[in-house]
Amino acid sequence: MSQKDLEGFFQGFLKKESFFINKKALQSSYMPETINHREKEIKQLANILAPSLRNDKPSNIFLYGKPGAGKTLTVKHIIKNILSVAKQSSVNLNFLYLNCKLRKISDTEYRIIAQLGRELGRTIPTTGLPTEEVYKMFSDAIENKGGIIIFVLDEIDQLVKKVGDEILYNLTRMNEELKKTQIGIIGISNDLKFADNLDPRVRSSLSEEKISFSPYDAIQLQAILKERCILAFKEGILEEGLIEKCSAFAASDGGDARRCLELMRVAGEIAERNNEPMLKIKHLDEAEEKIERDMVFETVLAQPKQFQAVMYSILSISKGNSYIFTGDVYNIYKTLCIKAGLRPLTQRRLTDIVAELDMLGIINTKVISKGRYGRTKQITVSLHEVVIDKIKRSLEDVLEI
DNA sequence: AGGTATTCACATGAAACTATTCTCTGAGTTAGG
DNA sequence: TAACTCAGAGAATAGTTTCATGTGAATACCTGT
Repeated sequence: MSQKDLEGFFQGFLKKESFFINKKALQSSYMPETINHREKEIKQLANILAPSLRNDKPSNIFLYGKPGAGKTLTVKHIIKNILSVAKQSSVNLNFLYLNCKLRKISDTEYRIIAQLGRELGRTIPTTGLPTEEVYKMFSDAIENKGGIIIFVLDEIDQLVKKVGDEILYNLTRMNEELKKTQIGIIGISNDLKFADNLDPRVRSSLSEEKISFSPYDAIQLQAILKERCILAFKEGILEEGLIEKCSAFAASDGGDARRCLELMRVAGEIAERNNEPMLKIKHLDEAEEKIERDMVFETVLAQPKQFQAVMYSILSISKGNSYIFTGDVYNIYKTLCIKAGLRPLTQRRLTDIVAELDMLGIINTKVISKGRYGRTKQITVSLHEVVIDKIKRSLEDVLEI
């Protein structure tokens, strides 16, 4: 492209009318003014939290429901409102929101406590101190703050999975030692069965109150989507039936509103880039594929080399036949390591890596028994042939083979 | 034929080990009075 | 003498290895008919 062409391109881009008025309305961080279809939950939550305005410690709350059911949004909405009231009547009420899914922060008990402490305005070194010391600093910080502090632990199941429930026990017990401050906990979890395998003491004190969020049904999704689309898109751009299709699709996939909105946004971006006059249903299909592809690409390339080597091994034998077993993968992997100059890991470690790849949603695994011929993990890769090839090629680059 | 025992090829768990990162401490060093 | 520096001690984590134990069902092996 010559310089003139490029300039022309940008000129054209500027002149071209965008599909979007406000793309933010379709992003998951968007906070609408009012939240629909969650009235019951909002009311419940508000009822439980209200006493905190009179300086009484509210019950600990446990929220659970599938992803994209509006849990986080609802909580944030309520926090916003209750805080503004608290401010007006100068009540000392504080919320601390922590998303436990973000690595780096939540891999260990130490880090979480340190992070919470930092949010309270303490400087706590990332390592070097005994955990007990950090606890001390933390409770000190709390005591200094006074009033009521409520910790919102989003994706709390991830936290427990990684560091165990001891930290929750300590948090719930902390009130006994605090004089000026009371703390409450709001736990948010995607995993419905999560509470079952908690320490009974923690379970009972954490879930003094429970609120469950049922997934949105197709009609609710449709309403939400429509509402956001009006904000996000220009008028008359959406093809007839598009919103219905999108929401029906998301509803059949677990009622995840976040994904539903993302699908719409990406479809819009695709259509816009292709200079299409309208946003059509076929763009939804493209968007779905793109979202998946991007997700896989991103996660795979963000993994350490050993993971990538394992991934490459799996991909290279996944062609055509659908069943791959751990033993096969390990053999391929070993020769691959020699070629790529990596130190081969043990098979034990490989099974863990495979399990982690499964967790990331890049591959699917299932433990099966082949009777006399042993027990193994059946690995399937449910990706498009084209996508597999692309990933393989970029992995070859990264691994230098 | 029907029932039981074996056996395979890993899965799954626990513990221990290694390398690395980070802060803190205190001895040694330096500069100024 | 106070301030500064810097190596080494401690604490903690990530990523593994080692050792030990578990497991589902296709087969091999009996048993009695």
